[in-house]
Amino acid sequence: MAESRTFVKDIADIESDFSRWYTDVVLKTRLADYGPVKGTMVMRPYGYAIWEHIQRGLDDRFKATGHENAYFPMLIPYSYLEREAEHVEGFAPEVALVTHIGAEELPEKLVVRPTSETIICEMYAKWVQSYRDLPLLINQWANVVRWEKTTRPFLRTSEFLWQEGHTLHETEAEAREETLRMLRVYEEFCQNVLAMPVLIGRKSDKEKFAGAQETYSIEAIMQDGKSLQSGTTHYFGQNFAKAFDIRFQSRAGVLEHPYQTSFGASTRLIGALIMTHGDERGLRLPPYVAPVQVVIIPIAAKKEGVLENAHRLKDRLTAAGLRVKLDESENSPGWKFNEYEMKGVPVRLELGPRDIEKNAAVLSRRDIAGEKNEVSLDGIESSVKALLDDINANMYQKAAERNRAKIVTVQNMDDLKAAADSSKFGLGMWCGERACEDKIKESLQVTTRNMPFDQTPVGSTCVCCGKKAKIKIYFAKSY
RNA sequence: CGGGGUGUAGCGCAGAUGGUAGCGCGCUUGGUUCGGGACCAAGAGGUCGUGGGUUCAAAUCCCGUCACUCCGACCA
Repeated sequence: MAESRTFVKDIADIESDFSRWYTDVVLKTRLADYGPVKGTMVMRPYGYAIWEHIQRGLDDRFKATGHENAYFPMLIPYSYLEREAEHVEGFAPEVALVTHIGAEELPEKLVVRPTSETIICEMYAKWVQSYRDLPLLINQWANVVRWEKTTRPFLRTSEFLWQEGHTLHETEAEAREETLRMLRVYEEFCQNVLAMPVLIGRKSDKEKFAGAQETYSIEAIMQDGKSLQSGTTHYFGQNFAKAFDIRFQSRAGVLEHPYQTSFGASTRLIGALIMTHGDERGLRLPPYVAPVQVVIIPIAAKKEGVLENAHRLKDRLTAAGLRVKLDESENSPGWKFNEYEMKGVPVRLELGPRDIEKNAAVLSRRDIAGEKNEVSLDGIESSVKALLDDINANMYQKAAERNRAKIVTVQNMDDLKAAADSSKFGLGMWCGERACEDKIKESLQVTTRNMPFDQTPVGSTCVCCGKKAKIKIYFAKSY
């Protein structure tokens, strides 16, 4: 391998320079590298493998809730974008346009999709005639392009991978139910698979998706106290259905516009789990999406029987359904320990002559630093599996504790400023006026994140204007 | 898009006042090692981001440009 090795000591200190730490971790653990065009990113095998596990986990859940996958073209006629006023206004500044084929100018410029509502609506208009065609529950896995001013690997790139679900429903109630159902799917997935607690709730009008009536989000709390919107679901009502003339004949025999939703989550989830779980030694990957769940390090590999036993161990664990790597390279054991800790592998097994004699291995878990325990090779498949579950639970627990400590109740601007200055989320009351949101953003660089479903008040007046307020909402800086 | 910073070997960096590129790590080969980043020996590797300009001479000075990065603005 021609590429250089990297060392934990090459990664910036997570406490004093979180931004640099993040970039270092992404590049040096080989999750991704920069592409040649501004804002683009190459997902390297280690990073892409995480994405594949995320895809599988989400896709299973989409199928289980009745959705089917399809694929729509990446190029969209510009006129489609213009049909929904808010939508074009929201996306026009950041869309990439195709204007020429070779030297020849196209009669109508094409949009490289920033999202697919428009083209999907256009097709849905052809496909839907009757209430019997509903609900229509389609998801696609795709790339989208949005020319953002500031980019960072996984968090915001010019092109990124995501899934977008687009559904049509007979009734408003059904569509609203779908919007919340998929939000809960995201929440459950983040908690159980990524070991990542999230705040779920509804977005303010200012923060909602261009063209949506309501937007909901899951917000993950990063270790630097910023919020990362990690998945959204939208209730569109009939906005797009009217704009694209999607109609169906109802049970009563009249033509109606269906109610629509969409939901999306992207490779940003990888950024979220890096910044949720990582530590001063590098990555800490949640076990269910870790490309390598168990790494086996042979000790004194040239001694009689060590490698043979290591292979046998690997085969046993692999046969039990675990993702296992046996590192037979010439590097010293100490080097390997550091390497796989940096790469976030959840479980390490050391196997040397002393262990083999005892029919055991030395086990170390990434989520608890410095701990080593002996584990018997008898039934090691089930003990490692149980351990992975425990690691996932522990990682979630730790993250949840940290999150709790990062949320403070705020009553007024002084409180909110104190929260912002100490990199915390403020949970407080808001009058609902855009003016207050704008003022808070301008003075503190803090935005509203979302309104939790539990609206038990934490005060009675708006943190900004002091007028009577009924909406409870999270305020935070965000990525 | 505004303001600051950076760009020299795979990585991290050094190369005052211009004189034709170096260090550490890594990499290759051979050998000894192996329970927390091993050691010895011999090697390979760079048109100094890029395009122009000034000069006898440019990594170094000037102009443009591209990328990365930080802080804002923008942004599911």
